[in-house]
Amino acid sequence: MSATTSLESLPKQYQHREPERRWYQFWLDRGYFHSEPDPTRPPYTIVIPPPNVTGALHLGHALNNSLQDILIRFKRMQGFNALWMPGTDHAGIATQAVVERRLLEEEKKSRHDLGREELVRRIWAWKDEYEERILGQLKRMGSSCDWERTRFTLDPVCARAVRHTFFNLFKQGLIYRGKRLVNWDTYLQTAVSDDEVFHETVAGHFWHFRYPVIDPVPGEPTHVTIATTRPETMLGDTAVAVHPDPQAALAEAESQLREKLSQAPDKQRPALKAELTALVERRTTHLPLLLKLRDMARSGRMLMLPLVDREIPLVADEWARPELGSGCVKITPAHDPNDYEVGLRRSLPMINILNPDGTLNANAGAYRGLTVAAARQRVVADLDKLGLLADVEAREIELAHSDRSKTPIEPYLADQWFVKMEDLAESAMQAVRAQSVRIVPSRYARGYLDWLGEKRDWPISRQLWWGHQIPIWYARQVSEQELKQAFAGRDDVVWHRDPEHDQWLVSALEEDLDPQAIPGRRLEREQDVLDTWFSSALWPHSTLGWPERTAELEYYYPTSTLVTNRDIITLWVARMVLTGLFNVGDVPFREVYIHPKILDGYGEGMSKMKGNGVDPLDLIEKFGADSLRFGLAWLTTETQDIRMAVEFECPHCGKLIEQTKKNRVLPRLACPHCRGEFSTQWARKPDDLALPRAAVVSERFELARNFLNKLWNAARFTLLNLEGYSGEPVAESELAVEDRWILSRLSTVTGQVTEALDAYRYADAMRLLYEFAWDDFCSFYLEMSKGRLQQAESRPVAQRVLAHTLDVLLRLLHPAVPFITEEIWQLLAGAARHRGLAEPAEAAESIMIAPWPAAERERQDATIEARFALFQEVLRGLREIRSRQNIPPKTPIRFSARCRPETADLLRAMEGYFESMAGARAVAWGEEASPPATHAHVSLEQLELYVDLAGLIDVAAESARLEKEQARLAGQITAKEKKLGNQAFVERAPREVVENERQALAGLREQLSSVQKSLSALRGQG
RNA sequence: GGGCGAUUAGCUCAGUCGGCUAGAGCGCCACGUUUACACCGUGGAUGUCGGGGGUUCGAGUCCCUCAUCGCCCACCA
Repeated sequence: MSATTSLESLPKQYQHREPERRWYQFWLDRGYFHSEPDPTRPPYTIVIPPPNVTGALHLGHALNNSLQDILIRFKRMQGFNALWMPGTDHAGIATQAVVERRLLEEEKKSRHDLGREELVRRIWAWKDEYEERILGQLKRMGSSCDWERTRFTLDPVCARAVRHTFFNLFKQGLIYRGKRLVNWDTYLQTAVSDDEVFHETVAGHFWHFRYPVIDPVPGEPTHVTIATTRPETMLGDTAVAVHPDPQAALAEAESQLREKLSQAPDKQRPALKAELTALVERRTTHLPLLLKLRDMARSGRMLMLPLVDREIPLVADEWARPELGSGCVKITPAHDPNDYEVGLRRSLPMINILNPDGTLNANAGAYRGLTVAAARQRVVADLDKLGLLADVEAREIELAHSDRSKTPIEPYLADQWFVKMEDLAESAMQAVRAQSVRIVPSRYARGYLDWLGEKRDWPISRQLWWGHQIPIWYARQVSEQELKQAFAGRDDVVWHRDPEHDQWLVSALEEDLDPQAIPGRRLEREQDVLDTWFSSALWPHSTLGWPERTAELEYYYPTSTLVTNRDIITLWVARMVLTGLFNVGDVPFREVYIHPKILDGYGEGMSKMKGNGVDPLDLIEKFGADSLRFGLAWLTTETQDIRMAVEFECPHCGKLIEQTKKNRVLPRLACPHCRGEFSTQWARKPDDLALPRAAVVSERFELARNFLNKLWNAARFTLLNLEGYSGEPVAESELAVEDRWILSRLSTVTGQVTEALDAYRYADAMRLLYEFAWDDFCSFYLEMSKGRLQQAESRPVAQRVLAHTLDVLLRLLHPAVPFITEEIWQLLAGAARHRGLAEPAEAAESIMIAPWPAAERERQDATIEARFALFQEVLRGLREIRSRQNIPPKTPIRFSARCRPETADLLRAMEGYFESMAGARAVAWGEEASPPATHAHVSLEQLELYVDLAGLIDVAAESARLEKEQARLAGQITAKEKKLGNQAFVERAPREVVENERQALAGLREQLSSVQKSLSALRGQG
């Protein structure tokens, strides 16, 4: 690939679009992204957290993937055999939900209208579309994934890994089927896990009902009062519970409250006191009745459940808390998790009153066919008619909603599949405790351990059509003898008895079972599919070919680093660890890096639903992929989430329009600047869609864009000055002071950047590079090279150091900003093919495969760096005087500097640069330098700077400035005197610190006195 | 209810092991088209380091406490 021929034609502003396309194709063509196992080199492996094929990538993905690509490119340059394994996740519920919603919107059809096969076909079509889009987005970002290895969680290799895992777990008795209360999503008609449920506070009611006691004897209550927020569930009640020892329970509650009260802050005391009073009162208001009811429960008395006229027992159970409500609680085992436990303990019937679609079933009697909401109204009304409605309170209710469909969850008793977690969880906990898996930042290890520590069994079945179908066949009315005969000699089939139903559960390893496998019987396949996380959990080894012991698995596993966000540490990371240990016998990765979360300007998470999401492609179009990457890495600090206000960019006038909570959910908007109308992501109607769409961007990427433009122009300058460049070695003795300085800084920064990247300190790495490139390289080195480049004798060395420094800087920046660095690298190759100082060598054909720079310790020179710091300080002083005295830049000034001889020697060498960079000529250096009659004065730690202002002086400006300076110095002196006057400080602080303070005080006093002298001289003139 | 994180300039954020006058970018003010760059340069202004207490010779930094915000987990007939 040839570099642009005419350097003069390089634009003054970096144009990102064309190089991005060109160099990505170049890298692909050269096969740089591809990795093959190679025992002679160490591997460095990352598996991508596979994005869901539900939709396009958002800014969170851009962050996640930028950080991964930075690591991969960094390690590749360091000589590792770097593999970044890409792919996507089928995301069972989420994807099916999206496609179903669309089906309903566009065709008014449900999945049942289509049938399983057709729906799955449609979801595949959706998957193909979005996978392509997602992979396209990753490519636009510059991701150096090994695309030849791209996987999808439903690929045959992944399916095989799923089958093997399921089979092995099942064989070992770690997978079982059981009736459990699940979070039932009535819209999607599937169970969702606890992790897929969110709670929302809604206005609701608390209804109090009376259930009649059957045949009450005199002295007994005729009714028992219970309360509920879900009246319709009473149709499934199978008992009412009262505490077996209400007196003790009440006393216990009371003592706990007293304990709490004794420790409560004053603010909370009144409320707690009131609560306590009420509780004490219960001893007289509630206790006698509860004791009576307890006795009735013990003697097996029954209640009449109204509306369905079912006799239900009064039972004694600890779940009923005498301090709450009436002290009695209705028990609905099939629709409440706690009641379910009571049901199990007291051997109560479990009556399911719901159909999968959320309507009531035959068990609800007359209410059959009604929706939950309709049934609720009817039940309340009917009970009211019967005089059994005791009370209604308004109350805020935390209502469970499905994360997927956003509809309310109904607790529902259903047959589900589970993985026993006891031992698996323990192994995954041990891996983190023993640091076989290191979580960075380490604070996240705690949540991981706490969550696994609960060892709750993992519900893995989903009543969906999109996913890995559970490889289980039901054999009903079959003897084990028949099974043994049918599958004789096959070790790829195992079966377990289902204790709850009269049937066998048969699993097969790879091949599906023939429904006719048992003569005269029919094997029926389980319809449910597996939880998405079941296949995601296998991702690090399934993508490498497991269960085969492939060369890839042997070489790349365990992978090196997992880069992900904190939301899925439990759902995904923990499960990868335990399946990795179970299947492969080793952890899936050595380190897990948890990165920040991107929030909008209001501190809220970004999501498509809220309308505050950002498409990375919008940002890439506006700022370029490199700016996106650098900007995100710049913001990736250890503790802070990334807060980012977003704006619409008007497609007509280009102005930015602040995104508010109101305007961000509208399909169309009018630009407040130019009045032009545009559409947003919400546009659905044809006339909205016809409008130009506004990109959603953020000003926070301007910093990165400006920086890269600065880099571009530094490169332009370098390239324009390399005519006649020779790749000859540079001898140490040929180096100028500024050369040694920039090389020292370069070496220091190289070491710091390497360390920062190794520790995932992205923001630090970016800051180091930003400051070096802008402040050291551009503002000083480049400026200082201008004169040298004009002169024949100094030009060659200046060219070589310039080219070398740019070369190293580009390599340090490349992992973060791959495109612009490649563009400049190639241009530089055209002008300076051989680079390096002591031993120049031909540059690599691509920066991607160039070696990572080594920090040359012998180049680091603290003396030179200190000398430059002083030079920069003096320069700043001279510029400040020029500025405050309003002396035009082109008017030459003369200055003298009073300082110690060694300081003078140091600075005298830089005389030419004071002239070229500040237009200032030195007339005197050293201890004998004295202030001219009219002068401006700047007092520095190591020297007094006087600028001769004959004919120029602005007395008012100068004296104002000096007075301010005088006050500042006096203040500092007072503070220091106080500190040093403190006996304790002098005695107890380290000698060094005290000595430093003394010297600082002496210096300050000198500075003050010289400022005062200048001030009085000035007053003499005024 | 339990846990984690945050609170530093108008805004968004750095601040290492407790130690010189607490920094950056944006924004603001003034000046400037100087032969890489106005997506630029030079200079300037701006701080109760959330409040209170403690440890220490010394606290933005460590400890306690309160407040506010965000997130995670659990629970709420």
